[in-house]
Amino acid sequence: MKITFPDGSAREYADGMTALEIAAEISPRLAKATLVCELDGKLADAFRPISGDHTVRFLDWKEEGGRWGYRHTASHILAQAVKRLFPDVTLAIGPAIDTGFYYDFDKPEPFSADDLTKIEEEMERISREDLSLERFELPREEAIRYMQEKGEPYKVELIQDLPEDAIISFYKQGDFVDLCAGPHMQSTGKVKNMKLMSLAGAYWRGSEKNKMLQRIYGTAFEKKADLDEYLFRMEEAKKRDHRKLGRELDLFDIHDEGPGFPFFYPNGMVIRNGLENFWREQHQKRGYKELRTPIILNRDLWIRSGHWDHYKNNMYFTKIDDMDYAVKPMNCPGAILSYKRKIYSYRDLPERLAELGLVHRHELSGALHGLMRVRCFTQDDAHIFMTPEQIRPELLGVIEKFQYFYGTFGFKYYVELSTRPENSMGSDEQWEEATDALRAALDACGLPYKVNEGDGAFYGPKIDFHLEDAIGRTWQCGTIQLDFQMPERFDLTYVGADNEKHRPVMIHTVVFGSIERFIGILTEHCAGAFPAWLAPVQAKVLTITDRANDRAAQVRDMLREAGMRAECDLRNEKVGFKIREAQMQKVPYMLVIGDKEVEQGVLAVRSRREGDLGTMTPEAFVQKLQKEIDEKQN
RNA sequence: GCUGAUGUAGCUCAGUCGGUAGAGCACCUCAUUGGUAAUGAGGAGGUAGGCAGUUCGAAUCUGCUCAUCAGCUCCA
Repeated sequence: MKITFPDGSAREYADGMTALEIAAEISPRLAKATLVCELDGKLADAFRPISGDHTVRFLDWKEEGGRWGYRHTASHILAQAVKRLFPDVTLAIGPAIDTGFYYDFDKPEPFSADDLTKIEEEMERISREDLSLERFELPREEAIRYMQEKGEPYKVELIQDLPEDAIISFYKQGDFVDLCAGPHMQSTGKVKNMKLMSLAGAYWRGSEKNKMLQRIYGTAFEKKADLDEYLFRMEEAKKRDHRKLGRELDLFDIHDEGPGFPFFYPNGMVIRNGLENFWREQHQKRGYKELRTPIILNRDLWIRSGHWDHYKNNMYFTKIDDMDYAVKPMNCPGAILSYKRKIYSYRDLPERLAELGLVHRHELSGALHGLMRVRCFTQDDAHIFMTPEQIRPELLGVIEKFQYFYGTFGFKYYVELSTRPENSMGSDEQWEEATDALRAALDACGLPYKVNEGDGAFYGPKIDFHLEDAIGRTWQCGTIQLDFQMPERFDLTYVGADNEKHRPVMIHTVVFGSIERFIGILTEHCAGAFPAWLAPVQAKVLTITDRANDRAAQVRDMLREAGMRAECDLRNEKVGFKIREAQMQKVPYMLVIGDKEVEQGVLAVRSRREGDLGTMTPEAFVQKLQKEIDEKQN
C-alpha cells in the first residue's frame, strides 16, 4: 500500500501495517511520541492495521488531536475504574475537554471525596495492567441489544439517536467496553499522570429537564512535569481570584445581605471611575453622545419592547400607584424613547447614543460568581441608530473601538458569532440579513471567530467578545448586536432625502460588557497590580523617622496638586514594614523620605516592580509618573 | 434553579469521644525613631450563618433555612 506523508513524500508499506509500525520504521522516537494518527485527514487509532493507499499524519502531544486521544483514553480508564468499584453505576458520556476529561455517571448514592481517591488508585492500577484496547463495530440493532444486556440505558439512547448510516463502534479494554467513536491509545499502560480534579452535577445531555448525573472531572498529561506544572498553575491562579483580591485590596465585596449586588469601596471606585473616564473620553472621540435614562419604567414599555414576553424570568417588578413597573434589565428601551423625542433627518444619522446604565437581572442563585455574574451591573451601553447603508461602516467602527479597548489592557479575546435563538422576534429574512452583515464585518476585519448557533439576543444576532479569567474560564464581555426588531416595534423613523419616512437600523453594543465583570477580569489579569493610571494609590510616601513627617505631607500635597493619588504612611513603624505593606497593596511607587532626603530635597523612589530606583527630585518623579499615566502603561 | 461541598473574631485558620471557644495577621495602648518585604510588650474583640429540635449539656448530633464555593443550566 502507498502511504503519503504530510510533507508530500510517499512510500510503499506492507498492507495491514499500523500507523505505529510505520512510525517505528521511520524512527523509534516518532513511534514513541505518536499518540493517535490522522488517516486521510480524519482522526484514527494509530494501533489499527491500515490497508490501501492513504495519507497519514502522526499526532503527538503537541497536537490537539493527540492530547484528545490520550485524555479520552484516560476517561475510559476512569469509567472502568468506577465500574470495578461500583458495579451498579451506569455510564453516560465521557469526552476529553481542553483541560482534561470528564465522565458522567448515574449512581444512586453520590460519590464522596474518598471515593475519588479510591477511583484514582484504581485508575493507576488499570494503567499498570497495561490492557490493550480493541475496537469493534456492531450493526445498529445488535449494538442496542448489546448495551441493553449490559444494562446501560444511556448508551442505548445514544445509539438510537445516531444517524441511520452511522458506524457504531466500541472500544474494549480488559472486561470494560464502551460505545465510542475513538480514536484511542493502544493500551491503558500508555496513559499515565492522571489526576481527578473535582466532582459536580451535570444534566444528562445538558438539559435541565433531564436527570442530573454525577460528573467526575480529571486531567492527564503525557509528562509528569506537565501535570505538576498544571496543578501548580491552578494553585497560583487561585491567588489571583478577583473575589480574594477584591477583599485584600479593599476594592469591592458582596455581602450575604445582598447576594449578587456588589459593594464598591473607595479603592474600587477609583478603578471604576478610571474606567468610566477612559470610556467617556474614547466615546467622545468617536462621536458618541451620552444619555442617562431611568431605572424603573412602566409595563407598557416592556411589553412593547418584547422584554415582557421574552425576558420576564430575569426581570424585577414593582408597583407604583397600583400600576405595574419593571426595573430595567437592559438600556435599549431608554435609548429608543430618547431617539423618539424628536424627528430625525437622514443627515443626523448615525446617531450614537451611549449610556452607563445600571441594569438589574434576576440570575439564578447558583449562577452568581463574584463580580463576573451579578444581579445588578452597569453596562457601558451604546445604541447606534442608522440608515441601512451605514450598517457596514458602523460595525467596522465598533470593532475598531473594541480592538483599541482590549489592546489598551492587553487582553486576549475570543470572538463568537451568535445566531438566532428559539424564543425570538422577527422574520427569517431579517435575521439572515443581520447575521450576514455581522459575518461580513468580521471577515472584513480578518477576525477569527466561532459560530455559536442559537445564542443570539431575542431581537437580533450578535458578535460576542470573550475574555479570560485567571484560571482560563472565559466570560462574555463585549457584544455587538444588530437589530431590525426594536425600530419596528417602536415605529422608529427618520426622514430621508426623498422626504419620506424610513426605518432606521439599530446596533446595541457594550465594550466593557459590564463594568463589574470587566473589573473582575482586569483584577485577575493584572493580579491586583493595576497599571498606574488605574491604581487606587499611585504613590505612597514612606517616612523613616517622624523627623520627615512634615516633608512627607508636603510631597504628598504636591503630588495631589499635580492630580495624582498619593498617600503618606507616617506610622511609627520601620521602613521595611511600610514597604512590605505598600508592596502587598500593589502601590506602583513608594517614595522613601529620611533625614538625607529631607536635607537634599529629593525622594528615594522604589517601584513595586523594579525595586529601588535611587533618588530623584519630586519634580522629576511627577514627570515620570505622569508619563506612565498618560501612556496607560501596563 | 439543580448536584455536591462548605459556613468558628475584620481576614486566614485550629479545636481529640457532645462538657460550655483558640492562634496568627489586622485593630487599640505603651516602649522604641529604625534606611527598602514583618521591632517588642500589653490590650480589646466571637455565643460559633440563622431558626427549631435531640440532650443534664451542642460550635460539635438532627431537620429546615440563608449564604458561599465547584460544576451543570442560563448569561454581560
